[in-house]
Amino acid sequence: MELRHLRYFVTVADELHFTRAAKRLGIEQPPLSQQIRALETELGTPLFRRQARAVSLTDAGQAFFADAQQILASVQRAADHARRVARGDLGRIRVGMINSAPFHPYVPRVLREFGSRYPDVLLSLDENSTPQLARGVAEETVDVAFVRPLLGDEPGVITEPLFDEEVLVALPQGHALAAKKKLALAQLRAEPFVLFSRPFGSGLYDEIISACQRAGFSPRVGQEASQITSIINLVAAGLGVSLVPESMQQVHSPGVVYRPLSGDAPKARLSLAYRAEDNSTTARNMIELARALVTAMRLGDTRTEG
Amino acid sequence: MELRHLRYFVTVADELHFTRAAKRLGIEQPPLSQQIRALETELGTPLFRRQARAVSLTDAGQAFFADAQQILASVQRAADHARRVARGDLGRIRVGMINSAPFHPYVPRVLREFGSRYPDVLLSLDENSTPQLARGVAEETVDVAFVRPLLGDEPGVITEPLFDEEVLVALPQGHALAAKKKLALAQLRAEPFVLFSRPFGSGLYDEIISACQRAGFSPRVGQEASQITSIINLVAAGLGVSLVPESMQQVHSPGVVYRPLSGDAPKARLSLAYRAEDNSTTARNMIELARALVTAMRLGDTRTEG
DNA sequence: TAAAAATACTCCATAGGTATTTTAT
DNA sequence: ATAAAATACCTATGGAGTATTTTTA
Repeated sequence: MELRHLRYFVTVADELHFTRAAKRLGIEQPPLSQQIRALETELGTPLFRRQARAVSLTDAGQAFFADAQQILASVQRAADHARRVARGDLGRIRVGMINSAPFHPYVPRVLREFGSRYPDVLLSLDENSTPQLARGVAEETVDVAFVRPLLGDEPGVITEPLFDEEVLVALPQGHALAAKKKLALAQLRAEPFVLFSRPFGSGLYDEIISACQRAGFSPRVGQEASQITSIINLVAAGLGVSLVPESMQQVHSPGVVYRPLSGDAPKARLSLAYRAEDNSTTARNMIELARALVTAMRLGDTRTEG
Repeated sequence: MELRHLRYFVTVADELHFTRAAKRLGIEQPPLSQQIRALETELGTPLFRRQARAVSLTDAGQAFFADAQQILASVQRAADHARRVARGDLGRIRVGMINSAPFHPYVPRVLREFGSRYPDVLLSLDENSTPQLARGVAEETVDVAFVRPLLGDEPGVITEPLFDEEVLVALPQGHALAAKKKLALAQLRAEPFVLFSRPFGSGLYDEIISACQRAGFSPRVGQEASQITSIINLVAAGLGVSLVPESMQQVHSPGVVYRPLSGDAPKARLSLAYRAEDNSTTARNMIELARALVTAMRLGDTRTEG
C-alpha cells in the first residue's frame, strides 16, 4: 500500500464518482479504477459498491475512509512538524549556565528574547560549573552554555567571549578596608580569601591567583565554595574577602559591601560555549541571538525586541 | 511523499546505517540513498547527518522518525480494521423488533448468541411497529428486523418466516369464558375486542379480522393500542378480550388469563425482514444465525452456542 | 440509450539494480 | 587502507494514458 492509494481512495469516497474523482486528482478514470482495485485486492475486501449509476461505500470502505483521512492528515502534520523543527520554530534547547550568569543582566535578557521569538521551543536550563557545562556541551547533553573561562579546552567545543566584566572586591560589612572607595589588589595581601573550590572555579580561580601574584603576593585561601552565591554568603559571614564579577552587585546581601579595584585588576570573562559542529537550528538561533544582543547591549540598547 | 519513503526512512533511522537498512529492506544501497534524499528534498531539510562512518538523525529527523512510526502503525491498523469490518468481526448492526418479539424465547437467544460470537459488533435495538420497521429496513436505518406479517410489501425488503405461533385468547380474569379450558373463535362473537390500532398492527390485525369472519362474525373493536403490552394491560383492566401470540403467556399480568383456541385459529407469524441486496457482512451473519437457530430450536435444542 | 465503470493495450516515468567514485577515518 | 555513502548510468516494473467494451438503470 502507498499513500497514493489512500489519496485516490479518499477522493473517490468523497466524490462517490470515479470519473469526477479522477478529474480532481488530475489523472484519467481507468488508472484510478485500477489503483482502487489494487487497494481492494490488498485489503481483501471491496471498499466500494459499484452500480451503473451509483458508487457507494461498503461498511469496510466506510471504516477505511475514516482511517485513511486521519492518516493523510497525519502525514501532512508530520511533514510540517519536521519543517518547523528544521527551521528552529519548534523543538527543544538545553541551555547551561554558571551560577553567576543569571545576575548579569545580559543572560536573562537573551533567554527572555529567545522565548518570545521561539515560543514553541522548549527551553530547559542547567545551572552548573564551567567544566561540567563544557563537558555537557561536548557530550550533547547541553546545547549552549554561558560559562566562565575554562582551563584546557574540551574537544569540539567552541568558547566565544561575550563580555569582560570588572571584578569587585567583596568585603564583610564593617571590615576595615570597606572604608575605602577603591582598593588596590595589594591591600588584600593579609586577608583570607573565599574562593571557588578548585574543580569548580577553574578559569576564574586561576585568573584571581595570578592577578594576586602580579600584585606581589599569594592569596591565602581561607574558605572554598562551589557556587558564587555561597561565596557571597561566606563573605557576609565574615569568613574572608573575595573577588567577584561586578554583576554580583545585584546580590544585595546585608553583610557584604563591594569595592572596585584600581590598577591591574583581573577580568571576569563571560563566554558562550557550543559545539563546533552538528548544532541544531535551535542552537544556532540561540548563538546568533546571543551575539546580536552582545552588540546591542554594548551600544547601550536596552529595548526588548520581539 | 509515499509510504515507501516512510518505510525506508524508518528503517534507516532504526539502523543508522544505509547499507544494512537497504539489506533489511531487500533493496540495494544506492536506491535507498536516493529515496531518502528525495524525501529530504520534499521536506526541505536533511533528516540524517552523514559522516563517513556514522549516520545520525538531525533534530528534524528525530521529530519525523516518531511521526513516521506512528503513521506506519496507523496504516497497519486501518488495513486490519477494514478487514475485520469486512469479515463482520467488527462494526455495528441495527436490529429492529416488534414489541412482542422479546417475549418469544427465540429472539433474545438470537441476540445473545450474536453478541457472544461477535463481541466487537455494536448491536443497537429499535423497538417499533412492523410497518415502521419495514420502512426502516428499506431506508437502511435498520439492518434486520423481527416483524409480524406486513400488508403490501416494502420494495427491496425480503420477509422470511421464522415461526408460526399459535394465537391465544386473552381474557380478563373472572370473565365468564375463562371458565373453559379451550375456546372456539365463535364464542367471542359478543365480546368487545382490544386490537392494534390500524396503522400499527397491519398483518396480524387483518389475520384476526378475517379469522373472525371465517368463524361467522365481525369482531366489535372496543379499544385500540399500538403495543402488545398495552393490549394486555387493557384486557387486564376488563375493557375487552384479545387474540395474542402464545409467547405472550410469559407476561403474567394478574388480571389476564390465556386460553387456547380450537378449530380454524389464526397464526401469529414471526418473520425476519432484511434488504434483498447490499447487506453488510454483519447483517448477513445475523440472518445466517437467525436461520440456524430456527432449525436448532425446532429440533428442541436449547443449548447456547458460542 | 446513455452514463459510468471495466477492460485491453501502450508508453514512459521512475524505482531499483550495477558499477564506480568520493569521502573521511 | 577501508568502510560507507554518493554519483552515474542502465533496466524494467508498474502507473498513467488512449481506445474500447461492458453494464445497468
